[in-house]
Amino acid sequence: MDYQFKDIEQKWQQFWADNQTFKAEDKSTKPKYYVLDMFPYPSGVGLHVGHPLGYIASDIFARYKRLKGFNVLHPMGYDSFGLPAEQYAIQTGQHPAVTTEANIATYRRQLDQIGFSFDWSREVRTSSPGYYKWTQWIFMQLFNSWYNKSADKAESITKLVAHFEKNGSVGVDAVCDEEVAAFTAGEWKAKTPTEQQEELLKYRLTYLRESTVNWCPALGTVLANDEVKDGFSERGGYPVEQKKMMQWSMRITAYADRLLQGLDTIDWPEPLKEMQRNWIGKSIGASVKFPIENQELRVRSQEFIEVFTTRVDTIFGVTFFVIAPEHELVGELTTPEQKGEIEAYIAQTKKKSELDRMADAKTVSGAFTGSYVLNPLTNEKVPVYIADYVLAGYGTGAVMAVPSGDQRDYLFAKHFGLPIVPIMDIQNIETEADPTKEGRYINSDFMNGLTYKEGTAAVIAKLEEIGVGKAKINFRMRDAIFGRQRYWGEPVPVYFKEGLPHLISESDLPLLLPEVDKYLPTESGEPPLGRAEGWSYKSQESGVQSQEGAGYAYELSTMPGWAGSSWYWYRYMDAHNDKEFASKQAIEYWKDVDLYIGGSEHATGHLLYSRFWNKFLKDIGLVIVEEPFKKLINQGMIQGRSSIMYRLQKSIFTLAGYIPDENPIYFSVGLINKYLKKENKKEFYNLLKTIDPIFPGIEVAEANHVPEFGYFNGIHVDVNIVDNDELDINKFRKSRAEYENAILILEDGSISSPTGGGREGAYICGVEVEKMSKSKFNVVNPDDLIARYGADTLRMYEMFLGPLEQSKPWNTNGIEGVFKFLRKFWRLFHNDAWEFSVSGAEPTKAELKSLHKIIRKVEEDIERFSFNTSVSSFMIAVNELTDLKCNNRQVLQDLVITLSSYAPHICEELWVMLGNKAGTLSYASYPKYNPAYLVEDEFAYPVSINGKTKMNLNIPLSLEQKEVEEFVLANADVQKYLDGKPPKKVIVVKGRIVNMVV
RNA sequence: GCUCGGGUGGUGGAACUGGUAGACACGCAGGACUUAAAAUCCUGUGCCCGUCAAAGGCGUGCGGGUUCGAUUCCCGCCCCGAGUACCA
Repeated sequence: MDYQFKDIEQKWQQFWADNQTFKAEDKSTKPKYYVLDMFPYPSGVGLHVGHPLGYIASDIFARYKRLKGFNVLHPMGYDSFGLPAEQYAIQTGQHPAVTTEANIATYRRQLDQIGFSFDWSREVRTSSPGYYKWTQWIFMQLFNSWYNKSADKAESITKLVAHFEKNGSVGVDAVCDEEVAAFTAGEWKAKTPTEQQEELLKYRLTYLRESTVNWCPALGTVLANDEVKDGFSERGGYPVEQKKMMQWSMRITAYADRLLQGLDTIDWPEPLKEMQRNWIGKSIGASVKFPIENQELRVRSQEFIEVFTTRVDTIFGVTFFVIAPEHELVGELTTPEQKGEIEAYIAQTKKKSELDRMADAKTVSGAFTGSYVLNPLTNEKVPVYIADYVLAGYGTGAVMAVPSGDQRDYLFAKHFGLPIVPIMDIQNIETEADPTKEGRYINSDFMNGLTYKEGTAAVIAKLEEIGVGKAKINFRMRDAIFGRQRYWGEPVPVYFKEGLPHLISESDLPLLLPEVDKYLPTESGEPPLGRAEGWSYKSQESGVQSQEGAGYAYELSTMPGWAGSSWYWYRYMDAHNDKEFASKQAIEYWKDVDLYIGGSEHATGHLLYSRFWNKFLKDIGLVIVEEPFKKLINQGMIQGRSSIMYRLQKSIFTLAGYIPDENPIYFSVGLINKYLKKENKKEFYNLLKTIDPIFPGIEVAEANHVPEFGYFNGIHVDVNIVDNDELDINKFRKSRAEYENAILILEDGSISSPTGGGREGAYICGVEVEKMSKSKFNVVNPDDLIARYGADTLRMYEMFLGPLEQSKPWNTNGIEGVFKFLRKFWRLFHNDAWEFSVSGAEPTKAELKSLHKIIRKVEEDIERFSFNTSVSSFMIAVNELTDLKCNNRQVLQDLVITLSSYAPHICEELWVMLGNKAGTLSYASYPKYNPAYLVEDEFAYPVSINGKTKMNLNIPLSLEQKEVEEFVLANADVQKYLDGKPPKKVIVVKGRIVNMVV
């Protein structure tokens, strides 16, 4: 029988499901290997052809590792809480759980069709109570922990309380809020429980605090920094504003340094690591206190303004001081004379949006407050300005300005006529600032003559000595906002008593998402959970008293999208455990993810939060590893490849007073380029005239106009009716009413008219690469391709497209080649009458050579994630074996195993036809490569003269360098090139090349 | 601006540590089979100059360098993509 991919693929997908072929063992003598794909969000539109790219690669890898004798964990599940389902719910009133369920069903059907070897028995969904119970539980662990800097790890809050009871706040080195109080043990004990809780909240790793947040009014929720791009929400693109709100946050900043250092220990793509480094944004520098000059002000507010600087060595070059317009001291520092100016400036900056402010980066603006601070080392008066180039959110919101070394300060100084003092002997500051660290200091008092290294050390020592500064490390990363004012997320397991948050009892987990009448905020502006009736905390547990029987109010925010995905890889290890988030044994066996494949868009979101939670879980002894994802690969983005048709503008006919709305005219792409040239102008108008008879009324103005681009409108046409850029004209006419009577000017200049008259050529579409989306008619659906060519072809073609990491436009041209390959492969096992036929003879030398070449190649390729080159090599192997007329059972059986991770269905079928037991292929042994079969006794040496190859000579490989040289020189053709003269030099690389210099 | 990728035929791409550039596939051209088309099979296919051919020249973004030999290493520049951006 010919290759019947449909029957074969259905049959084996069913078999794998029925027999749970890919169920991973929790106990095994085999070494473990954990292959994970990034958690998909099941969106309503289903998969397009770009989505499975990474899944196919990881599946090939997983299948390969099974053949190599590993116990492979390769799970899949759904990150099923999220905004889109909720937006849809708001529009339609359908419960997000219902639409999510339907979307998951679509996803599952599409995934199953591709033949992945997932262990579906471990499927998880973040929105199922059995899962989010543990997300809530981890939240509780975070709430009950604080970060002890001396131990450099998270510890239980009870340990902190014990310390307070014994020693007060002395000796506590914690990552905590800025305004923590200092107290003695006695003072601590004297506090009321509420006061104590209030204080402890400042230490907890997840905490409630009034903070400035990204508020997105259109979505009705706050967003984390990584969910905001250029002042707009990443999902939906709605404007985002800054707002002060009481919010749950995660103290990720406690882990900033460990998150940074950990990057050096993991095998991730460099750009991804770089993105995380930038996001964390560690700066090493110093903080310096500048005393406020006005004595009176010092009494009323504080005595100093503190700055953070990475160039404390330039402190003698400070000629002015700038604070952010939002800085808390602006009001106090502004003198009556300057009040008008300052207020005008603040009003002006407030009007500017975040975006304007960024776009405006080059224009210098600011205003003088009228006040001064004192340089702590010179006691010189330094004027204080406000300017929006200083950000309130970074450092202390104040900078010491050194115009000689910093370009922004330089421009500011020029603009306001402030002095610019050089502090390095080799500094050149004529036209711009010079931030050099070379040379020796000048104008710098005790630092004069020192180098950068010496100077920095000296100035920090001096500042510390007089108590106005110290070395300091600053991070750009902020604590992550953890609450969302939305419905479709995990409820926060917290209730409020006397205005303070308390955890619900662990035995009351999961705290179920309540039903609401609408998925919108309440009339009073509370999140949607505020609509849930009778939703309050009344615990049977002894510790929690209910309040006059009514119960305590729950937290109404839900958790953000990244909560559920920050630990999910552990759940796969033990997906059905209802006692723990995963058992100790499971975690000890599976440890970490060996290979993680996914997109780079998660660089500063999921991948950072996951590392953070993992480190925390390790600190409290629940997991073993410091880093959860040992090796990570980014698959490239698959872009859309749009097909464009070129419609002739109506205007060319309006010139002649006629508008042919009924019969739009489209030009093939080659003609556009042709007719844009002046010399083809006549031909263009003549061509239009030949269309003329169809519309008796038309008169084409043979104007003086040379055709230009504006004459043609580019129109997107559905790529599914275009094959190799050629339009399927019949399908095109049927696709839409407006196309039915279109006139197509074909590539060769002939015309396809609606009446079907006189066509010869083809209509060729133009091409544009852009995002794959419905509106561009360039979405290619894997279902269609599978129906036409089968999953094995799709899998191999997606890999054949190019290196996994590279982004590229999807192009279905060429999929035929892969399909033909599989058919050719199938034919190796069959005779001319398509009957299964293999021979039991001893394999020939040539057959073994082909086989062992591919065995080695595929092994090497998979280990370095070069899947595209394997596909080519398979083609070469099958071509060779076809030429050898090979139908040798032994050879073909090994080939089946080798190919089975790429094209599993066809291989399973052939495996059984070869007489093996169904279902055993997945756990067969990858054939062992034997180099002996590849040994050659001759090699066709390329013989080159001055590096240019002239000919090839077959020379036995047994010959040594000297002998090869003699062999070559003895050759008559070689002598012809040498013109009888001896070469200056002969280079012989054994088994590679012969090169002669003349 | 900074950081990280990447520039190879008509197209996707290959070339392991410096050693025959363009494997494999698509497309295209020609041929076979067919009444015809599709499918299939065979042959050719980097560019230029040659009547076919032989022979030659040029070729991995551009300009240099190292080397017997460079897509690969070094220096300078150009272009494309991604990320990031007043971060003190």
